[in-house]
Amino acid sequence: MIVTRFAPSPTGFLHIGGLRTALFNYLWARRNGGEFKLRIEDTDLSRNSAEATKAILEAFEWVGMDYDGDPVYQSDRFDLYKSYIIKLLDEGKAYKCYMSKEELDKLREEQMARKERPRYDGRYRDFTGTPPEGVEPVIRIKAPRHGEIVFEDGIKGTIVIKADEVDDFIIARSDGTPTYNFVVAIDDALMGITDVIRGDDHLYNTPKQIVVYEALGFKLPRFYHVPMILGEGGKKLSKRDGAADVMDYKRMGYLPEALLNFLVRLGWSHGDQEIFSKEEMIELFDPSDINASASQYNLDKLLWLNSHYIKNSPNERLATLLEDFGIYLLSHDKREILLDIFKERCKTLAEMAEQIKEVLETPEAYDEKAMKRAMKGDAAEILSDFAQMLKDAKELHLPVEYHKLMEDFVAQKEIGFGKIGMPLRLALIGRLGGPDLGDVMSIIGKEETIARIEKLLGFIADR
RNA sequence: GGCCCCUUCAUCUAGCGGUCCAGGAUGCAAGGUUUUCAUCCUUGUCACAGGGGUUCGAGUCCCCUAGGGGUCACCA
Repeated sequence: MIVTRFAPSPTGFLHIGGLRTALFNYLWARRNGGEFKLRIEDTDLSRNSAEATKAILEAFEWVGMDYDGDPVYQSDRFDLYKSYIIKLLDEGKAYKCYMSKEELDKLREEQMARKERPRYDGRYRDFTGTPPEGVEPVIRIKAPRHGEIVFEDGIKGTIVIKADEVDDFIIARSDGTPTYNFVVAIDDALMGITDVIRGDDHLYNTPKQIVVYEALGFKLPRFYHVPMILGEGGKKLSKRDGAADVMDYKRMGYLPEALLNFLVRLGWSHGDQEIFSKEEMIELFDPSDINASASQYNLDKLLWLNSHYIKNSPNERLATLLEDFGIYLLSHDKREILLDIFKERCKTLAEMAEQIKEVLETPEAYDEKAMKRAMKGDAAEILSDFAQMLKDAKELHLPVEYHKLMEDFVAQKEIGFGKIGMPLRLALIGRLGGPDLGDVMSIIGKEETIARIEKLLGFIADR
């Protein structure tokens, strides 16, 4: 049985890189019919917030990643950690260190001045004398002093770290609270985690955690350290590169399946395949196929995937999602034609909402450049004649009927299509570009079409 | 700075010693479709970081250099 986990610390929103590691863990567990667990790493009482935890869970819900069981909160388990600290103390595998923070800082400074690697000098490791007055000790674990710590990483291969690179690190602060590397090892072991897939910024934590595993006699899991996601400039991912917060993607009009598809292909691939449904991801994902090198965030590709998923979404779903963007089409009589048109042309829901609004609402202003291009010569006159022709026409309903009318109009006037197309476009949506005019007129109807033409004509006359 | 990791088109990647004068996708460019824009279709553009080895043969293995990243807390 494969058991994986995602273990964020609740200090802010869920980061896009975090979502990718969570996804990898999720897929690997699901592929093997195993379990995917969530653990909230909130041992640093001063830095966590309940809102952050909420935000993380909300993001999980949005992308549709389900986890098994309730989230485990480390802050609920301090007694458990304490019992392990006592055990290690009793067995002589950990010890009290009475060095104050100030002394430690001083030692570090001196070492750096000598161009040495700053490290704890082990002065209390075998201390038997009387402890100094008034100092609350921290607890340190005895790390091996000689030899190497070796482990297999499923992505990077064999990792060898010399024992003297690993300090007797602190497992409990002077206030008694346990520290990260200690509790991670305990929780992973106790929660039965078999495969740890995490960011490679944790690579150096692994030997420390191995020290804990060994001191406590726990069995080691498999480790996979996945390279980070870099920003578009090849530097660390920042706000400039789109967004870091997963929920921002919802706000910007991305579909969760597009985001997941984008993320799964960052560092992982399956031959030439680009599009993966969640089922396919689950069927094909294997952490040992993850690349060893870092990859860059690429907005264009995300956009392309998003447009793909929008095109392939049923209209009803799009109508529902569009409500967050102020467009209410669920019971609109032109819903199907509107969505059929715009799902083909838009890359995000936000863009879709904006363009649908252009059709549904009478333009408030006209694009200046478009005005110059479209309204030169006798354009106003032509537009006016076209309005007249609309008025004289009998009932019009379908896009093709409107289209026929335009054809008759240009034939009768002996002008090119552009002569009426451009001004009409300007009148209807306030700019050049946009969908088929027959479609637009059919959606808004004859009366509104005439009204919009007259509005533009009036606007020109006033200038 | 020490230690560790990484290095194929602009970007995501395929490639697991010969089938690679390096394939796909995005982007970009041109053409086609369209009354316009977008979509869509077609074509094109662009890479094995550099230098040494090993081998009959190297993008693929080894070493060095360079560049990038990570890490060195009573943070997680």
